[in-house]
Amino acid sequence: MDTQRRLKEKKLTITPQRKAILDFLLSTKEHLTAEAIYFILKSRFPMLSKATVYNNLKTLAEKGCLQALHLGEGGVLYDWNPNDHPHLLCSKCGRVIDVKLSSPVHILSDECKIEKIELNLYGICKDCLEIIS
Amino acid sequence: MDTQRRLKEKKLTITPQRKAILDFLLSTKEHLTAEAIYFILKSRFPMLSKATVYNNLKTLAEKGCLQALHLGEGGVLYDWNPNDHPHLLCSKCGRVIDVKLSSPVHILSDECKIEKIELNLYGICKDCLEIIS
DNA sequence: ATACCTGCAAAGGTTTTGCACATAC
DNA sequence: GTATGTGCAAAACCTTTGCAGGTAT
Repeated sequence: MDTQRRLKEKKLTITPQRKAILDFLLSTKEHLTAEAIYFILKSRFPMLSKATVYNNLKTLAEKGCLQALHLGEGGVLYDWNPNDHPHLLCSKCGRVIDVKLSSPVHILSDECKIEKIELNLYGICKDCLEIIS
Repeated sequence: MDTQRRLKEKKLTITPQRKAILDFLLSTKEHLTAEAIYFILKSRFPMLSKATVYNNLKTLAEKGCLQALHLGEGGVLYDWNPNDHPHLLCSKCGRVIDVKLSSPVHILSDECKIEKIELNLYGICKDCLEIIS
């Protein structure tokens, strides 16, 4: 029942659609477009509307229940994890995955006030590197 | 004549439209959408087509003559500088500007091969901070 | 009771495409 | 001379909005 808590904490009303969206993202942990999320959930909840998916993902991201990612040309992706962390877009398999960096990064600037950091890497993921070698 | 060299180096044919787009971006150094670039250039070259601007910006970014930025909801922005460098999207004025970090960042991962690094910051820019205080 | 959410379809905005003509090399 | 680029309009795509009815608290 983690999803219920997430929603309550942010003072969002709990609806079956919202729960379904959050539950699904929490369970897959993949980074997906609104379209993909809609397509998959539609098969489980045939009544589900595309607009509801789009609107909820936007709301959930704005309230910090999840995170919107902007990397590459593929449109917005949604990530169950609302906290800043690096992502890699693999040019071989096209997936967006979480990456662990060898050492923590400290980003500071005296020119501006930083509220959020998006670190997008482009390259080749572990799995694809192993296939090549 | 720097634009000519940029195009030749990447083996792109030189057309007046391409030169105009590159010249303009080099001169303003701002980060603009295809739409904004089209709007401004249209006043100088009334024959210019919107599709030509979109197609050329895409080609030029792919070949590394300039850089496409993906941050925030505002669609793709183009940057005359094709090299990786941090950007800030200011939540007050809405501009995307270059930022200088207090110390250089070293990003390394043994999980993947990194080819390009996009560092997008969200917060408040210098100018807006001064206005507030 | 009321504020908020849903589904649907339509609208809105952005980017790409097809094609005939023109241009660069 | 050939491959590539251009302008135009249409198409494709993605996301938001308006509205009438329904649901959560």
